Amino acid sequence: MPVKKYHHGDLKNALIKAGIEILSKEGVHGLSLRKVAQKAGVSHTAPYSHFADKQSLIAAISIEGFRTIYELLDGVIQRYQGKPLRQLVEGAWAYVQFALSDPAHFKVTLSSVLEREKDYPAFVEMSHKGFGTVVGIVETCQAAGVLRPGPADVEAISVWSTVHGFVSLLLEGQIYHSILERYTVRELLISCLAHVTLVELTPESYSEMEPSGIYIYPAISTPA
Amino acid sequence: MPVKKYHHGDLKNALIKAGIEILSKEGVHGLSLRKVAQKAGVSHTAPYSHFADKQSLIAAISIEGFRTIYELLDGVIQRYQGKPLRQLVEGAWAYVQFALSDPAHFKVTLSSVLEREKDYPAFVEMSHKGFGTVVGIVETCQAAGVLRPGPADVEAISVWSTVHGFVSLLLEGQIYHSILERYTVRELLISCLAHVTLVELTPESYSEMEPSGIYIYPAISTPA
DNA sequence: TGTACATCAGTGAACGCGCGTTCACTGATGTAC
DNA sequence: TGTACATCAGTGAACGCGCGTTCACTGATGTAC
Repeated sequence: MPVKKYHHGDLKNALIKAGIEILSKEGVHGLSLRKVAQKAGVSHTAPYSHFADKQSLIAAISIEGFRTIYELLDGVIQRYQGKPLRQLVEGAWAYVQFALSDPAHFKVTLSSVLEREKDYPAFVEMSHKGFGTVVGIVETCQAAGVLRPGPADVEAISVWSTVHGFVSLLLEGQIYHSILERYTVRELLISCLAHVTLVELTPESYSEMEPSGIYIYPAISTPA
Repeated sequence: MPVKKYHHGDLKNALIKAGIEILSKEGVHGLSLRKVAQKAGVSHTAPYSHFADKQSLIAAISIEGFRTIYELLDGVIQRYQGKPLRQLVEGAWAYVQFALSDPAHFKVTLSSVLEREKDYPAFVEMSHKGFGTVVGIVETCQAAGVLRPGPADVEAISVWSTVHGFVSLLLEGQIYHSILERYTVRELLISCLAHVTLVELTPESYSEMEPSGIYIYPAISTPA
């Protein structure tokens, strides 16, 4: 067992990690600097050596959220080189899985709990990086005739809106139980995506493709 | 000027109204029972004569949010009888306007600030009523060949996801400034909807149709 | 019409709580000589 | 190699705050007779 040392060594990252864990266990409401410090095994004022205030910690947590999204999407692009439609579908699926596996972290990242985003350039940079991968997938799909032509950033907004809206409604419990009994989350997602694409994409035909199972997040149960 | 009376007369509704006003001025974070009571001109324990606890007040506020959405959509349906595409576009536009004109009320209504929704049957009923109007518009559009055939509730999820996701991203400030400089919010919404419909629907062609200006909410400025 | 009384909406003091943040401090670390 | 010192990560007491909720109460209202 490691000796308890006065200097932690990597407290900053430990605090971010503790914050993400608290989010996943207690939700957005349960996140406080004091709990984060306690979880990291440190006095409740120690975070002030690494973060100016609570907002700064939230910014760091949000950056990690966008980094996760970026890495998931980038992984999908790498894995499905030359398969534009697959990139689109699996990218969307990865986004949905992140949101469902860690709803509070997802919400903090995307729901402007962070108040003055402009004050955190690293946050802006990472969020742009994430959106950049979406635009990249969209451009690949447009070149392949999978998505309609037009400004790629506008098209990306449409695609992202659909996926983001779907998973948001799911998280907020707004999708009928009677619908969730009849279809899987993946089928419903693909049904949404089917509107966006120019090529045929039905839940039935698509679900016959190889299952991917590549994601770093565990399977989740849909909200009751 | 009315005499200050011991019995308020309609305190319950006054509290709901006060809560909505506080949301619009101070956001979700600023909503507390004590502030609501103060705004209604009543002692801070008076709300307990009408609501069991804070969650009950939030439930009532959320019900009002869904009622607003329902009434907006129902108004659109009445106003555009026999014009399915118009119902779809203006219904979506009304939803977007509600969200942008009163973001905090919109968020409370749709973002599960309410914790055990099942405990509030009136909430469930009103949210179902709202979704019912979406399904109604979708069925009308399907019958007219404006939306693809299939289970109307599933199709409604797709449409709602697109509109909800778009306005959510807009509210969270996730849509690039550079995009908002080039297009109006309405044009971007229509660009999203264009994916959903089977008929041609471009921002250019659509903006030539008569402007509606029928909504109860004032024009909003898009977030910076 | 007048009176007694039940009802219950609204009051005000009090409770305990967790929070973000400050401040003067202490103790470990690394570097200059 | 040994010592003095600067640096700064982490401590612990203390602050003021607003919050949700309780409790015994008070005062207006309406109804039964």
